[in-house]
Amino acid sequence: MTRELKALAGIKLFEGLPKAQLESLVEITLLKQVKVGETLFEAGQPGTHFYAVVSGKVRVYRSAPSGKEQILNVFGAGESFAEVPVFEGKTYPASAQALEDSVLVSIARKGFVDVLRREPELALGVMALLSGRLRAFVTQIAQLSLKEVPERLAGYLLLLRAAQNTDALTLDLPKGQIAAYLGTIPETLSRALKKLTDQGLIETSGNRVRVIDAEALAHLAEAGR
Amino acid sequence: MTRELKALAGIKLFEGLPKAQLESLVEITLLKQVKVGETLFEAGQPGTHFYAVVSGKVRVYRSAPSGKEQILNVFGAGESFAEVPVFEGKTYPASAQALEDSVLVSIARKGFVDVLRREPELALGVMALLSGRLRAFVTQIAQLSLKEVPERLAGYLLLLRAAQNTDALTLDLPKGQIAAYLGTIPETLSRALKKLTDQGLIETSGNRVRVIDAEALAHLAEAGR
DNA sequence: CGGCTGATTGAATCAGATCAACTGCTGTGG
DNA sequence: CCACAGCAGTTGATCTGATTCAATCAGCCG
Repeated sequence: MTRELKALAGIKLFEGLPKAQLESLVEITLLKQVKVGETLFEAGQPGTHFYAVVSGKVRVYRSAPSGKEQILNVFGAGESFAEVPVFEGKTYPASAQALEDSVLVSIARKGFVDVLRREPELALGVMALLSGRLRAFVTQIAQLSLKEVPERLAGYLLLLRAAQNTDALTLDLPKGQIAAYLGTIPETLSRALKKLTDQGLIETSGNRVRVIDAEALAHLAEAGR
Repeated sequence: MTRELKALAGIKLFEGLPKAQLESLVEITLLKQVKVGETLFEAGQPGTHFYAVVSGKVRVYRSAPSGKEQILNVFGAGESFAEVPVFEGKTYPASAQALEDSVLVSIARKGFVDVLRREPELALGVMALLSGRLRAFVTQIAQLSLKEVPERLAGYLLLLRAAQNTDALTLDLPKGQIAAYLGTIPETLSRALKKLTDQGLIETSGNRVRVIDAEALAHLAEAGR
């Protein structure tokens, strides 16, 4: 089994794909190693490939000329991203950068569409993936325009809690990156954490956060005021 | 030709679909009349159908308990929406309401997936549609978190200008709705319009806006500060 | 032991939301 | 036909959450 094949087999999107199809994907696949901080592509560049993470972590973001950045997604092992230009043949709508040393596969737009035509189940998987991402964006848009920072933070912590299935959370990103994801800056995030701590909803130390009052957090996260 | 078939034939997504498939869609299609202000579905409800606009106009939005609303999309004749739950079998991520008296078709989730399995080209069309919507959301998220209201407004006006292909724009929505789309409130939109007017970039009267300095508008819209 | 990066804290400023009053338009009913 | 209710939009005054700027601190690596 080639390294490429093994890498493709680990991608969630390709679960259950017949081996023959996986092998035809190998032909249009490239393994790629990147170091922390390395940029994969930038918003506006023509999008010829999409990517999947074999190991490591990648963030997808948009930046303003001022330097401020808004994180749209963070992808870890098994997840794919930058599918959008595959179906439109246009540019990447956002930029991508490695948050850790990572191994990625890049898959060429053109060949992938052919596989999709032959594999309706894969196509349905792609549609489900895109739909899930739309759902997440809807939530993110609503949070950005309807809620204040402590409320967004509460929502984020609850998400983490669900993912890690414990009240003793480990922040999966540096705080500056979490701030960028929440649409704010590190100073404001710091103050929001303090505020939640003062209210007795959480306790923090370093990149550890303990959820004390999940009930109240949920109430905050729901509240539009 | 039944009324349903005629309605389906007018939907962009179904362009080029073989007549046989269109007819199989008719079986799972319902024509629906709604009046201004009528709600089609609300965020959180189980999503069993998706919709397309035959005539009229529909807005998709999220609301905060405070009453403030963020518009995500406005759909007109030929456009379909609420596809997300089709592929996830979950709830609607947002609410939908008629902005005008409208005629819609609703198509059942289940049967539609079967047609997708048989029609790879339709499936590719759906993927392209979802991708386009993701791209738009990425832009919207970036605007909300990275730009101030006059900058977002400039971007919106340029979009209108491109769509209407003239400098003498007609606002397609009441100003209050435009405010909700831009993630703000009518008072702030009013002041933003005044600001652009004072700077000599536009002239306004009622729901008419004349673009005076498109160059400067574009520069503003790009600027993150 | 420096020196860097990430994080925190404080003070000043600002954009936008809120609250309230007012205008103008439209459509309805006396 | 006019009066008035009602809604959309505007304008002004105030308030507040967030950003900005600046200084300090903690941890980590060389």
